[in-house]
Amino acid sequence: MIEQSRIQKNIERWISVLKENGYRITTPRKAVLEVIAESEYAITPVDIFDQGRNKIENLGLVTVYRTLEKMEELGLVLRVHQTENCQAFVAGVDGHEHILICENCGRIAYFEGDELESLTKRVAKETDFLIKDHWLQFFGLCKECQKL
Amino acid sequence: MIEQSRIQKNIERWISVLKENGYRITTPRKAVLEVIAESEYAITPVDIFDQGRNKIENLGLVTVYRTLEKMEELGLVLRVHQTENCQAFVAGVDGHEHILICENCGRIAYFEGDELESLTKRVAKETDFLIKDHWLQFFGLCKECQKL
DNA sequence: CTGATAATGAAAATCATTTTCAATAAGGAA
DNA sequence: TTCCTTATTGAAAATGATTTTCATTATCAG
Repeated sequence: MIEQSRIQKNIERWISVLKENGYRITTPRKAVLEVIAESEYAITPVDIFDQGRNKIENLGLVTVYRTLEKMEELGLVLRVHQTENCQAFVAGVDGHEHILICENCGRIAYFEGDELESLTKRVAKETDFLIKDHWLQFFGLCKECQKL
Repeated sequence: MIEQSRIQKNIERWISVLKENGYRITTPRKAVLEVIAESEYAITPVDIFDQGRNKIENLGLVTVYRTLEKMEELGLVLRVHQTENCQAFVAGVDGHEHILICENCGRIAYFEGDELESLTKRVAKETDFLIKDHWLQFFGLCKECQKL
């Protein structure tokens, strides 16, 4: 369970960032932010839509897509890539660049730091590429799912 | 440019693996294998379809999807994930677990090895996850595209 | 060569995402 | 507060990617 304080903190931060970037804070948009902040699992646009309708009875799926687009652009959410699907999102948490996904239940954990400096140099040298970014994700089983 | 010998080697290997797994080797399927083996860029199902039609005039897109599905399952191709699209594929090359993508032209390079053992242990400990797998992908500019 | 059946391609169905558009509401200015 | 500009909204239609269906064809084991 995510603590209430952390949910609130995320929502408030997201609202400031959206405002700073000239976006208006609307009721449907707030519903989308809440659903994402409250979820400890990676969540798809349709999931957000369904859960958002419990808050705003006539929320549109289009609004979910449009809000996600802006949030992704501002780094407020991260897209979670998996073999079968790449359309789930999680809250982006400051200072945590990478995520860890439970293959069974979809629960997400975050971690920061990596040890890829020397590998990056070696690969750049070997391939003549200029390496600008990397993408690292771990897969496994969360504490709960290990028991099954 | 990929050397002819390497293309042939890949195709032959793929055909054996497909046969070993009980799949039939058909003319349309061979066209798909060829297109993938000949491409040094990540290539989408529709690209494969278009280029395959130069070999087999009435190749079906469905066959491309079905062939890719089997190849992915057998590890003969890898799916390339990028921010905007996750539907491109590259030849899986033995012993090269990871890829490097040119953000400009889509050219692919391979590398092997990583240095993630201690990171994996640290993250497992911190999160209580049992880590079973990881994905690592580098992004950058290939030699050609650095000149632009 | 033959027969069982896997594989084929066209068309239709499905599912995710984007575009269009007229109506509404956010929030800065008065 | 009230007004006004304009970003945002949701429904519906359009688009794009992928999957299913199905009757026909072709592979390959025997």
